[in-house]
This record gives sequence, C-alpha cells and structure tokens, in this order.
Amino acid sequence: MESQDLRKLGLKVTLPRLKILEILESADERHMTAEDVYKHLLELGEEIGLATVYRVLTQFEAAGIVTRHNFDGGQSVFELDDGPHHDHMVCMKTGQVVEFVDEVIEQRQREIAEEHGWKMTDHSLVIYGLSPEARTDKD
Amino acid sequence: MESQDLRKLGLKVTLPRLKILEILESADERHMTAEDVYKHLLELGEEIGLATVYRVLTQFEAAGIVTRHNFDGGQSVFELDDGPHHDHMVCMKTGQVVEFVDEVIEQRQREIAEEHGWKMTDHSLVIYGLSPEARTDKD
DNA sequence: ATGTATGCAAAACATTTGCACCTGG
DNA sequence: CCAGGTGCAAATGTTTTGCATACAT
Repeated sequence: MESQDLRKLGLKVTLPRLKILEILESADERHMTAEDVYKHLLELGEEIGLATVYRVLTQFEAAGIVTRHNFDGGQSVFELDDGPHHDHMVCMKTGQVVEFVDEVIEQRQREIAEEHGWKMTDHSLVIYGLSPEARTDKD
Repeated sequence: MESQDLRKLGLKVTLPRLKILEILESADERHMTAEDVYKHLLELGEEIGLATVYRVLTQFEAAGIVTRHNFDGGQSVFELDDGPHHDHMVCMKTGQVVEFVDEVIEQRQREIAEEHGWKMTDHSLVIYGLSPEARTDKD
C-alpha cells in the first residue's frame, strides 16, 4: 500500500495513517484490536493517540481497505482487507486466529439468502474452539 | 420452563428470574437485548433493575438456557436456548432476525475444524442483508 | 437463620466526539 | 493559506460491580 493509494481514497497522506497501515501490513498477527495497533505505535515511538487509531481504522473500513470483526469478547478486531474473502476460526484459549475459505459454505449461504428472498450484503462465520497448540490431553 | 428447572440449575426461584424467563418465552421476537427485556418488564409493571436483567441473563447463559449473540451493532442479543442449534440472518435495516439451519454448512464446519486439528466448541454464522420487507426497488 | 439475590449508584470498558491546535497539499 | 487531521479530555453507551438490604429455602 502506497501513499498514492491513500490519496486515491480521498485521504490525506498523514503520518498516523502511514504508520497504522505499516503496522497492519507487517504485524505477525493480522487480526488486531485498536489497542493492539496503538501499542505497536508506542513501540515504534510514535506519539499517536488512541482516538486517532480508532478514527483511522474506521476511515479505512469505510474505504474498504480494512475489515472490522465483532468476535466474542468485547473488543472489535481489525484486519487488512487485502486478498479474497475468508472466514475465521478463533481459539478460545489463546486468541489465535486462523483464516479459511470454503466454497461449499459460501455457495450455501448465497442460496439460503436467496431462498428467503433476502439480499445478502455481508456474512460472518466464526468457528470458536481450541487450536491444536491449546489442546491438552483431556480436551 | 418451570420453577423446578431453575432449581435444578442451582438458581433460587425468584420473581425476577421467573419474569425474565416468561418474557423470553412469550415475546414475539425471540432475539432481545437486555434493554428490550428490561422494557418488557416495565410494561408488566415489574420493578426490576437493568443490572438484574444483565445478571440473570448472564446466569442463564452460564446455565445453558440462554444464548448470547454479538451481532454487529454494539448491543448483545439474547435468545432462549430451547430447540436445536441454528444460525441467523439479520436485516441491516430493520434488525429483523430469521433463524435457519443448514446441514451442509454444519457438516463442512465440523470437517474444517477437524482438518485443522481444532476442537470446535461453538460457531457462529450470521448472514447480514436486507429482508424482503426492507428491500426497495433499487436494492 | 443464612447464603443468595436484588436495587441502586458508581465503576469499568470500548468507542466516539468537541474543540483548539497543527499540517499536508 | 485552509480544509482536513490530530491530540487530548470529556462524553457516550453498554455492561459489570460494590454494598446494604431483602428474600428463598
């Protein structure tokens, strides 16, 4: 993502926006809360307020370059919206997130919406569970 | 749901609990926010605090007789957990909720979790869209 | 009796907003 | 220069909690 791209979205190329993009692009975990992003900024020594992080993430969402998820647990989770659509599997113990795509499910969702006469605008599938790493013998 | 059932769950049979159960069982819309339940209580002339509504709903959730959903839009939505598992379709305009079950999707979810070595504990599928009633000509 | 529940008000959170000041183009 | 962006603090909206009182068993 380049400065040019921000400009095309009608957003001025400011330091907070660039830094936040940088973090979203380079972080190990693609799925971050606003607070996570804020902490990374602090680590980079940037003096950017949490309110700005929220504002920028919200603008990015409106611009379509970021997706906001409401997984269980209060905080919203943001993710860079590059690449194709996918669903999520969230570990209840570690918070680890795995992405997956399944065409069978995608297809059935479209059919179900249609059968009911609905126009689907979005959908969210989250599998909650225990990742292999988090499982103990008894799980 | 009877007083006996509450007792079996280790919950004293109190008026707030009975009233809240009653509302969950009889309301037109099965999917309600804590505030919705609270308003129904007021209409019934019951002097029950919102904090109690939250406490009771949370206990019911822990006891497995109520399910809590985090649909988009801030408020949690509670639903009586009778009957079998199902997923949801939520209207972005009216907030209307439709339930559905699809065995193909259920099956694929189980397979996906298994393929990744995860133990699935729960899952949530929400289709967001426009219900037939909410659609206008151009939608 | 006595351990639980409740009501109320206050606290805790996540998120948003008002406003004076800064900054990119 | 000036519209738009930012920082900070204060406001918001939802959910939780502390504590004194009331209730179920």
